[in-house]
Amino acid sequence: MGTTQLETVPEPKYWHLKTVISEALDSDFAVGEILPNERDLAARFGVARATLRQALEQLELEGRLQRRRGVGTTVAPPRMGVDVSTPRQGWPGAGQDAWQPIGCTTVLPPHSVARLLDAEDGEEAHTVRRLRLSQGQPLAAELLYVPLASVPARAVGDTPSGPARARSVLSELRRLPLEGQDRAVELGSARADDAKELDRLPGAPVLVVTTRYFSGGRTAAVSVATYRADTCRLTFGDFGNLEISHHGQQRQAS
Amino acid sequence: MGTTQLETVPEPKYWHLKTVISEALDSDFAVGEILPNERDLAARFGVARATLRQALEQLELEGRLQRRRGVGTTVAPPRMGVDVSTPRQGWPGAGQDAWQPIGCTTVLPPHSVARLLDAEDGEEAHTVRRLRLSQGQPLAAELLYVPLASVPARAVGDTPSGPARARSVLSELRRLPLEGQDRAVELGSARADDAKELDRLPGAPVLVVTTRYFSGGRTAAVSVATYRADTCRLTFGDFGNLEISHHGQQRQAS
DNA sequence: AAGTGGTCTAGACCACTTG
DNA sequence: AAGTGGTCTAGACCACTTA
Repeated sequence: MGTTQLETVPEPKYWHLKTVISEALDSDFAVGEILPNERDLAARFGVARATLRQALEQLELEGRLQRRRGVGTTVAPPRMGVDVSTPRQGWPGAGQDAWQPIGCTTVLPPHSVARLLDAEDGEEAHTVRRLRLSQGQPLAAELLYVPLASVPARAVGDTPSGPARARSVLSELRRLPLEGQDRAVELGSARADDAKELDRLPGAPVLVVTTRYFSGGRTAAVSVATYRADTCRLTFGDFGNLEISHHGQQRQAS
Repeated sequence: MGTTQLETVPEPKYWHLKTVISEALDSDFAVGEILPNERDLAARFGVARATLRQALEQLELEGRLQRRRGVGTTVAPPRMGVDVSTPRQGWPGAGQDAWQPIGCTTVLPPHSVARLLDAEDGEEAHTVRRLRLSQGQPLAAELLYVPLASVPARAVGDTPSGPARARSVLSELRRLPLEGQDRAVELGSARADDAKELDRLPGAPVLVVTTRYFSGGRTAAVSVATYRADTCRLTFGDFGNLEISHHGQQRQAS
């Protein structure tokens, strides 16, 4: 009895390390500054490099650090607020939506996407590849699946599989009446091709935004957009009848 | 010359492992089934346990696996779709919003929150703790900050810091005219207290949903909700003028 | 060529759950 | 007490960037 529960809770070393480094980042480092290398840091804290890395990994996950192989570890700028709301319901590519078409092929969509499309099994779909940039940095990579039932192959002609064909599919899609859409956000890890576009290593944590576009009582298109989780904060500038003036500075990365 | 770039791309072992295991999960395992333990698996694949763990970690990040210390590794059910849209703009706690009040204290909000609240530095705020459950499982933990400027201390009286006080603050908050809100989603790692509520280890990946509530041209409240990233897919059942009938089965976890 | 972070190993011990 | 995943170590080598 009376064995009070003090002194227990042997906090893991990497967790404590994370706290220490995090506080050091706040007080002693400026954005963009480079940290000592991992071997030095590990020695300085008297831990194995693997343990030190565990702490750095979490800090990178939280967007506090940026690590680049062959270069070093730097203090990351605050995450960018990226607007993913859909002000006036619009098809992808309508108005100026910050996405840059890269290419377009016609393939059998993966199972997970086919489930979302109201498509017969084995129906092919236009697959538009787009990239979202901000200040030259890639924020997100998107695959937009448009079943042939929504935009017949003949409508886009035989334009080769480049940006031109992508734009052609998008503009055909816009001819349909858009009846609604819904959206989901979840955590994922970057596939090899997305990682390449996003300038990250495969497996990097990403926020996957899946959007379904409805037209004619069907799912006319599905977009799977992969945002860099380290640099992006997805914002939904929802409603709000009046423009609010807040001095809360939503800092954008420079 | 002629050194064609075949045979290159030495895919990391853990990445290949992940693919192999992922395919095995699809074909040979049912949801809830337990996998062999890590030492056996590592031996079976002829890799060190650390390498095997790297693959399992990614699969857990993607919501494919669930690992529990002392128990084992099981095949996770598909992620739950959790609605985080705000159909008719409403204050937290209005109608039935699936959140269960736990307690309420009055503290100085952390810096990151104070920046969002249009509050003088050093102004205290009611801090309401709420939990969101689904089928008995915790999905999310929330901290709702309500500055004293929005709900004066005298309005809630001296109810002790339990659920009753939480409900009192919420109902006072609902008396204010809600003029708008905005919302952001980003990746984070669970703080110790959130981890406990969510039945996860500290540092577990979470989706952090930050909501600002505007009233009287000010930010009247800020909510920071921490969703389990492994089990949750956040859905925004945005607009959509008609109810769509899709046979795409949005499987819910049982 | 030198220096960085990324991968990998083969151990050890710890914290936790269950019988 | 036995078995699980979680933490930690002290090395080694690899892939990449920069000079």
